[in-house]
This record gives sequence, structure tokens and C-alpha cells, in this order.
Amino acid sequence: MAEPASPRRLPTTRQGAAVLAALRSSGTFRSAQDIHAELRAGGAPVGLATVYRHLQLLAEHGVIDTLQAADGQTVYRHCRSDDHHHHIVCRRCGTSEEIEGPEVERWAESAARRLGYTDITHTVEIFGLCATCSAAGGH
Amino acid sequence: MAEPASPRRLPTTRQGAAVLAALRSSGTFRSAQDIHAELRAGGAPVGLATVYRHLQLLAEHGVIDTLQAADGQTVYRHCRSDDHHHHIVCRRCGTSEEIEGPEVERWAESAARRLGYTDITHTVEIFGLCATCSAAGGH
DNA sequence: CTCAGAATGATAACGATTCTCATACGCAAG
DNA sequence: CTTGCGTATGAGAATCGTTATCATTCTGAG
Ligand SMILES: [Zn+2]
Ligand SMILES: [Zn+2]
Ligand SMILES: [Zn+2]
Ligand SMILES: [Zn+2]
Repeated sequence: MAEPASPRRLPTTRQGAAVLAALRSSGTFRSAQDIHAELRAGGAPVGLATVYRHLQLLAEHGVIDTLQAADGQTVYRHCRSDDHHHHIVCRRCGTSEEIEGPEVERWAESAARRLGYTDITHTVEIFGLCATCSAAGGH
Repeated sequence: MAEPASPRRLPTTRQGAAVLAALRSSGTFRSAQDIHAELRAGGAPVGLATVYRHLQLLAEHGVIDTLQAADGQTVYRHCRSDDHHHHIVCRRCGTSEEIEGPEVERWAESAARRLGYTDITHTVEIFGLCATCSAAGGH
């Protein structure tokens, strides 16, 4: 049966720790390239391939969330909540909040059931201008 | 002032018509490359750049819907409904249904208002295995 | 200390999309 | 039916995010 497997989940290498740390101190969705640049600038250079590798691993293990930005780029975020949730993201500055939506979960469930779809997942994201950015200037 | 402008909205060229026709006879989300291949095979070859151009135009004018597949590719669909709606998509065969969710719209609205976000848009997609595909074999 | 296996990262390879720009077309005036 | 011109087309180059290679470096057990 599925035994607990490897007890270590979080990065053990300097590089892995750096990638996670960069995300942790951010609160916004960041791209891989973005993080790579930050680490390089911050004196703890990490190879681009390694950044991608760790982001992918962290995402697979559910440590971080991912979504596709409007331009197709994949962006990553370290969320406070471990539970299933969604996000509202500022399309100007990238700030984002975690939000829950029980009614959305129910709706997705029942729509799927009604149409005979199984093995469901969903993406639900809200994009807009955060209070700060919309105060600054519309566009 | 903003006068009604050009009265023609739909493609006037053979190529434009071909792109739209390909989507119309499909009911599924298709990629640009996909459509390009179909048209080429169907004896009405259209340049790849032109396919992209028309898909982009049709999307801008709201004639077709777009979404990002899991692999990042942008896919397009010609929907029956002209009203705002969402989709449930089979991740195996690409079949999709248009679905509405008033409660989801309300939820998005109110979450945005509560957090001070303006100029909202949202993406809400459900992925799963359609009845046919899930009968065929879980995988 | 030694060695096998895992991790790293410079670089090449990929693949989707966009850009360039010379050519083909569509259409209206003459 | 020609001519002229602005628009559309499309082959191929250019972008750019992401992934694959693979030689080198690191780590940890014995
Ligand atoms: Zn903002
Ligand atoms: Zn959800
Ligand atoms: Zn299916
Ligand atoms: Zn909606």
C-alpha cells in the first residue's frame, strides 16, 4: 500500500531553499524568469533550469500554487492557506489575495455531475485592478 | 463621436471564412496549429500566420471564445451562446459544453467589491473526462 | 576518505506565437 | 477591360518561455 514514502518534502539544497524563500517573501504571483533574476541579483545565483525544476516540484507537491497569466506565462505563488482556494489578482501590479468560494465548488461539482463528467478539476481566477492600482489611474 | 463604424464584422476573405467555418463545424476547443493542419489537409490551405490573425480578430470581436489549455496552448471555440458563459471541457477528447453559473458571477462580483478590486474579469473552466471518455477507460 | 547517486547549470533544443516584408488580391475609378 | 492602390496573405525569420542534455559538482552513507 501507499506508505508514507520519503519523509522529506521541502527543498534540502541551497538552491531549492532560495527559490522557495523568494516566493515566500512575495505574496504575489511571480514568473520563473522573474525569480531567477531576483536570485541572481541577490547574490545567490541559481541556474534558470534549477529554478524551473524547483518550481515544478513545489507545485507538484502542493507547496505552491500556479496559474497561467494572460500572456500564457506560468506564474507561481506561495499561499498561506493549505486548503483549496482561488485567487483574485491585480493585472497591473500582480498583488493577489486568496479567496474561497464554497458556492463555486458546489456549482462545479453539480455541473459536472449533471453532464456526466468525472475526475474534475477547475480553474477559477479573478483578474482586476487592486484598490491601489485603480486609485492610481484607471488603465 | 463613435459612429457605428464599419458595418462588416465577419471575415470577407476566403481565408477568414475558412477559419471560422472550421471552428463552427467543431464544437470543441481547437488550437491554431490544429486548424491550420485541417485547412491544409482539406484542400483550402491557409497560411499559419493568417490563421492566427483571424483567430485573434474573431476573439477580439467576441465571435469566438478562447482559453489556455493546460499545456499553455491557446485554444479557440465557436460557441452557440452569445451571452457570457463558461465551459466544461474533456481533457481527453476536447469535447466541451457551454455552462452558465449565475452564482459564480455573483460570487466573483462580490469578492471583487469586498476587496476593492475594479475592472474585473474572470476565468472559470472545468476540466474532466466526458461521459464517453470516462466510460472508455479511466486512465 | 571513497564512491555512487542526486543536483546543478550552461547551453542547446523545442514549440507556440508574432513579426517582416515582398507579393497577390479586391475593388473602384477611368 | 485596364490601372492604381490599400489591404490581406503567407513563407520564413525572429521571439521567448520552457524543457532537455549532459558534463561537472555536491552530498551523504559506509
Ligand atoms: Zn495592483
Ligand atoms: Zn475551487
Ligand atoms: Zn471525452
Ligand atoms: Zn462568468
